[in-house]
Amino acid sequence: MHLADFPATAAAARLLQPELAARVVPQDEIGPVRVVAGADASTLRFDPTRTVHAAMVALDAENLAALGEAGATRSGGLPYVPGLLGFREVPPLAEAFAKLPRRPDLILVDGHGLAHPRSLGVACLLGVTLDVPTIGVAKSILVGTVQGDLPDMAGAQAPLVWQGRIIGIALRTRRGANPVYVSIGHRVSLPTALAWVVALGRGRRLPEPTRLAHAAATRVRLGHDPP
DNA sequence: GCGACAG
DNA sequence: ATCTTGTCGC
Repeated sequence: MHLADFPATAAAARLLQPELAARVVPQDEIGPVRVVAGADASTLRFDPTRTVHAAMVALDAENLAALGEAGATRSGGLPYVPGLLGFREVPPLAEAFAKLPRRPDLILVDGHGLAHPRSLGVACLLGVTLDVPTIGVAKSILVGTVQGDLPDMAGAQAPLVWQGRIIGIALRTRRGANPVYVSIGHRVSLPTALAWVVALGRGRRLPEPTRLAHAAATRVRLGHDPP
């Protein structure tokens, strides 16, 4: 799947999902992780031009030291449609990825991976497109329900189930805060994905890579089209 | 037909 | 996703 072949309409995107979902590798095919990145996008509330500002930040996986960041802006893509987020955000994200000074060994994406109705969340699509290991970290549920209880204490976790399958893990990263939902993106198993999200936490709700990427994406937007 | 619906 | 001040709580 090359960027130039990305669908221009929601209908075309839907048709492509099964074939792209089949390319997702839901197991550990990942080497040593020295550089980890966070990926996110920022958009305007109402925007007929459908402009998406994306950002990726690279960090040292050991000490979380900043290694660099990059941003990209694209207009005229798809509007936001639940289930098709990847087709909207991956083009600018891939562009930002290409500008990074360091190549990430793993990317944490803001949004779901396999916890998606057709197993192709934005984390999966980005991973398959770049052929880089990815993990999905979402702030709310797209499909499925949390099975069992999720105690109000940091570290608590419970499976996210859909159609009788465990598609992700609800993880309370911080006491008193809503959980985040972790799922496989590409070339990473669920246990490994969960371990990384826990390891990259900083006592705040979102893991550091994703948190920084969110701030970076906002800066890209404000810098591109100053209010 | 009605409700749900990542960002 | 974004618009926004104060306010409650550790």
